[in-house]
Amino acid sequence: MKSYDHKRIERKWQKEWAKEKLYETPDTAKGPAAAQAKAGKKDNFYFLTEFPYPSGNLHVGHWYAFAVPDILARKLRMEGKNVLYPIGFDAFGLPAENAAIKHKLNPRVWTLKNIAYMKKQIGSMGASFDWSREVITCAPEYYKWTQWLFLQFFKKGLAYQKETAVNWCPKDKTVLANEQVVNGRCERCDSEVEQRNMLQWNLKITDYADRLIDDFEPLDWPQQIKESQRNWIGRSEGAIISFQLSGASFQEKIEVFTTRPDTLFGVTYLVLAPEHLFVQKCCASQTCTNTKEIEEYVKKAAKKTELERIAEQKEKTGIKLEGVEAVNPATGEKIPIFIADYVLGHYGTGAIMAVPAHDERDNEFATKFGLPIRQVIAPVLKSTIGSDAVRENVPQKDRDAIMCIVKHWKKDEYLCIQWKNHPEIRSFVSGGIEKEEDPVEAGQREIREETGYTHAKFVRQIGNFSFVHFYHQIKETNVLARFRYLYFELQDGEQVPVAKEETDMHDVLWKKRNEVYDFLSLAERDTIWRGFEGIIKNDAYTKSGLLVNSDEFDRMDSEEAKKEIAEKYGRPKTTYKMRDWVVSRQRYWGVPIPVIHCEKCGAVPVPEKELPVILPEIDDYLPAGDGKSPLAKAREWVAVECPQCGGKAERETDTLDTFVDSSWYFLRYTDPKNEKEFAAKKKMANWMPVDLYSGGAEHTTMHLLYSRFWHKAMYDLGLVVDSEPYLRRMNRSLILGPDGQKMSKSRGNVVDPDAVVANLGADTVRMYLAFIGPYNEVSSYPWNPDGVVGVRRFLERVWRLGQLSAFSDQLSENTERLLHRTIRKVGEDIAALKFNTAISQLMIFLNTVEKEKGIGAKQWESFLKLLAPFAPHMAEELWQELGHDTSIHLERWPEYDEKLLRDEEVVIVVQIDGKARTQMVAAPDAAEADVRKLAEAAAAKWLEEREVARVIYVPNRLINLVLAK
RNA sequence: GGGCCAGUGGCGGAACUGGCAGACGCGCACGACUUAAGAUCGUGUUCCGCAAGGAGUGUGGGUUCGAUCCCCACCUGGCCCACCA
Repeated sequence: MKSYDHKRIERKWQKEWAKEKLYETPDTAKGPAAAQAKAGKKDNFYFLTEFPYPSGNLHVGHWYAFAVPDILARKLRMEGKNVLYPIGFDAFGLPAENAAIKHKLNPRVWTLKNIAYMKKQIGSMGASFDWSREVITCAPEYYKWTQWLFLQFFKKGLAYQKETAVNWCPKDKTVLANEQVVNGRCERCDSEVEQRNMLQWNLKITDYADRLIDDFEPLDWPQQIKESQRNWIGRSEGAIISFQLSGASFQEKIEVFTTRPDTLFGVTYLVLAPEHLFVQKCCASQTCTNTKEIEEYVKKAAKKTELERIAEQKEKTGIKLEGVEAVNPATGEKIPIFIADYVLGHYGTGAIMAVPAHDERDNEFATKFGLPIRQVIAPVLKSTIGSDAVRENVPQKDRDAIMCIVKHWKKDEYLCIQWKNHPEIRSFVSGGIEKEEDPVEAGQREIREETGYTHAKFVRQIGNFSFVHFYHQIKETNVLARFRYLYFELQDGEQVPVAKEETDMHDVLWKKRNEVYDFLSLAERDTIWRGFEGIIKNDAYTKSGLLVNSDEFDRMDSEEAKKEIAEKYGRPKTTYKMRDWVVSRQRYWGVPIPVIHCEKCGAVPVPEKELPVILPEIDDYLPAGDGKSPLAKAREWVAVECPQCGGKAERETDTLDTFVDSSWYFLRYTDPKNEKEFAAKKKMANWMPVDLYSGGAEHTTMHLLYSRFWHKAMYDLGLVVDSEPYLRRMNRSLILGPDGQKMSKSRGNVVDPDAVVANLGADTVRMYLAFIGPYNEVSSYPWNPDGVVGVRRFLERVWRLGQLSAFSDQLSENTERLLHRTIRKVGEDIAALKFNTAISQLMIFLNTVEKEKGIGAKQWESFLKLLAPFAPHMAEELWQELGHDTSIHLERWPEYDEKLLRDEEVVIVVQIDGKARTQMVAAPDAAEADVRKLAEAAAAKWLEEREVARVIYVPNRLINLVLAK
């Protein structure tokens, strides 16, 4: 008996497959399977996985990313699809440059060496990649087209230069990518990172914000990614409102963006971002009397490092612009203007109207600077008490009302009211305000009428307005009462007699302070009593409600008021959190931006025939420290003639963000060798859009968003025919170290796949990773060294079974049924990306075969075909040992027989009152009456002659006998 | 602070999306083979109980004949974003 020598087998077949060009994917036209089949061709399926960065060494994550989806690719092929499963390298980027600086290496040499090594490693997976379509982004044949595409965008106005804030490391004298800034510090030298404004190339992704949100709907993407992208784009509907100035020597309006125009009457000041143009104007014209302090604040804010901003987040700072005021357009009031760095210059208009009563940040600022806080939105509290709950089809009345907390003249006790016919209504003295009546007088009147006490001294108002919506028992109407909460202290116990109709209606009780809360009906507890006790701070109320203190808009719903006030005092406006995509990198190892700067003509595109602009060789990759890319040091390369006027000009020295390279690589796979175009339309049509895109969750709001934008821009330019590049996306999980932590060198928990493969074989590693948990889920699984051994054991048992000299001819009926069930389950589970349960089914099958001590030759072949996508080398070897001279991977996926899926008899669970008590055997799809009879017999022990009141029968599964009470 | 997701044995996970909770694998225990260890094979393995039986899917409540699954409240953990007006 031959032992399972994975090394020999895997090496042998990897060589053989490469020689046979087994995985080269021919171009055939994409079309419905039926039409393709007629033409004798296979239907196309584009299965894309994110291409790797050539870091130089394969980790377990790469295996997880490439070897596991390979299972699906192989199965789709066996089902008759023509599957494009390509790979390449995302070869530009920082690590190459860092290695170059650190070890004095050439980044190209470093990168190409890594690629060569990684190709070998990837080869050891036995993945069915079509290497003839390999794409490497740092190859001039590729980046020529990256440059060409960039120029198309430039000509369309989609790429433009703009002063943009960048991260600057003062010690390394270089611009840092966001990923290089860790907690506000430089990743390399740990100095605090500064914000600097520099001229940067941007792409107008914001023009596509709406389409990026709206076109998502029909796509089969995880809801979660859609949600994240929507969130990232951050569309918010609001209004622009203009504020006139008062006291300025120049005519100017300040425009603010707000999502809450309904709170306009509550605006008590304005806040500008420190970098707002108006601030500069004010200072320049000496309009403000405190110019010096303002300039100081602006300077300080600009110099603030990311670190300080994070640290200071809680404490608001700001300064008033003295000598100038704005006018609230709704109230006509003059209001002060502040600058503060809690307002961002780049969002909205860089200025806000502050509504401290209804915005937490404004509230905090106003509290600190002693600014007025005016309530304009009041919550509506619905009474939930039975007799008091709002009723339908009842007229409604609006009222103004007061509720009074009344303290005893000597003791710490409070006047409470309990209704006689509805004892669940337990409250304070309350009542309506008569026309023209003063609220305090109304309170004193109600106290006198309800309790007889005459000397109640008004102390203060508690909290804010709130509306209470309830059903009025006596008037038989719903009442929407606007409540004010007043606090009185009795001066003495003097009382007048109380009218009989009052004493008939409710009891008057004195309650000790600590009894009040428990006594009160629900609404009162929170609105007044907790406010009175100071438990609730006067926080901003940020939800919707009805307007108060807002003139003609009083009592209007805040949602409706948003529209009406925006219309009357401003104009609607939509803003986005997302900003344009800064693609400039002051880096060597990237695609040179193909632009020439001419003094006369400005930024001029490099003529098409001169593409690619080849990245020049230089000696020293350290940046010069002037904020320019190291490319600036290649003087001869920089100096060129202007393509337009022939005058003196200079090349752009920034390179492109690597996310640009990866925004279109999947198009190149369809036509990787084309020298005339980035890809021929006909070739793209064979494959695009991508049927399934597999990758990591970390790209949700980066690569996936960028490439969707890029594709849409190409679509608008007529370069591609689909407006979305990927039909379906799956995010894979994450593999952790054996300790359950993220694998990292510093933790020392890194699993080296090469070592495991050498020891246990590629088939084992592939299969273990597939078995570890569901693939298509945002989850993470620790690599368990014992678990891998378990899969190896399984494969060895398969191997041993394969070494049987003869397969039995006598088919076991049981095995045959199980085989067909296995065919179905494995097929369905692979399609659903549940490789783990597919493998468990293969194991169940093997367990049974071993117990039955035998398997038919045909059954064995079917089993090998099912195993082939998971363990391609072993399946191929065992297949060949059966005497086949063509690859198992060219075989058709087995089909199952519906008839054999049905059992001859089924086990039915018998429940009594929903509890499983016993089980019984019945014919499939047996009639309820028959099953019931059997069940009653089987469960006689539990029935104890009690009546069966109800029967719930789930065919082939369960019968539940519900007994009479 | 905001958004999204998850919580099931000692561990990874399974359960046709309302129908026997714990498939499959790991680990563990016992047994066989072995001078021994390992490998392999067999049996068992949610908890309490000798058993009959009972409890049990983060906690508390609800809907239902029946809830890991649906609804409400809470607790815990993870990921992303974060002064976005």
